[in-house]
Amino acid sequence: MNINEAIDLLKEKGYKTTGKRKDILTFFEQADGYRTAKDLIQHLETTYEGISFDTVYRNLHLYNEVGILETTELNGEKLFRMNCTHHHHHHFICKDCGKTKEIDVCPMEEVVSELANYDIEGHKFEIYGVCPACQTV
Amino acid sequence: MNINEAIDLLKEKGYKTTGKRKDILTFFEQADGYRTAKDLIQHLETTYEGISFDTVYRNLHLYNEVGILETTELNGEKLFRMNCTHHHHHHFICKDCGKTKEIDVCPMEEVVSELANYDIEGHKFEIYGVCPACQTV
DNA sequence: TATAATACCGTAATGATTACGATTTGTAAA
DNA sequence: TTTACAAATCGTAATCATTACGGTATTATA
Repeated sequence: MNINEAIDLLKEKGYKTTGKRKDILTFFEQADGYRTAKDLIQHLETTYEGISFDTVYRNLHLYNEVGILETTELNGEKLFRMNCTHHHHHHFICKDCGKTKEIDVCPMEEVVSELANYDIEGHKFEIYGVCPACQTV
Repeated sequence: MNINEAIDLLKEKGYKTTGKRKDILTFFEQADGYRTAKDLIQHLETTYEGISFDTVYRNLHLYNEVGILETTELNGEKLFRMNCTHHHHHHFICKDCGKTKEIDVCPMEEVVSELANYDIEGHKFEIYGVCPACQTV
């Protein structure tokens, strides 16, 4: 998902385009990995001093709902990143910079046989650690 | 991990045995799945009216640290369950009752080759849904 | 450009968790 | 079995992320 696709999607669904909304998209496009609401607020503060929590969280939830952002949870905080729309995959997440690496292994196929009669609604497969760029040798 | 193993482990490490500590162990043994701090507090309140948050959270963290409990995070809350010590595996987690089913598939072996030069510190593979017992037909 | 729906602000409320000084209790040595 | 002291607990306040709300401003469109 890129910025233009995201803006089109919002328009299509009848949401309005605002400067803040565009800036949030830019932030996540440049982030190239998971970021917290706090990270986003800090970024927006430089342009929009005193931006409201309401605005930030409302838009994060909206973006997640319409599929612009995907989300996970770590250390009691929600993390957001641009949605990878091309195909199903999982992520290695760097705990230092938040950047992610795509993992194309998905174990669900092997798993379903162990879960007959279970109603499966979702799954999460994530790998945590430090990416090469963040390793101080 | 059962209650006696847990108590021995605590003694071994120099921690004191108290009624509350034993009750917490009993609670998790009977729970047979993930529970929140809130669940535990509600249970303890019936015996120890006005039990302190400090006591509850301190012991949850202690138990997690020494390996009596394992933990995960869902919907902004931490969940705790008795640690499965026998071998490495993952869980299906029922979102209604919190009970878990062991999943013996672990995708990590296939993954490491995709992550040369990455420092891998941990991983999480969980499946969410509704267990057969909780499905109202 | 007028209108209405949507977005945003400023701030208060919530919910889970953490923290702290004072008090109580378990343990082991005397 | 008493004593002494470290550890555990209490009662409560503080913190942190997130959610909520009444009033105001802005965007889209007719």
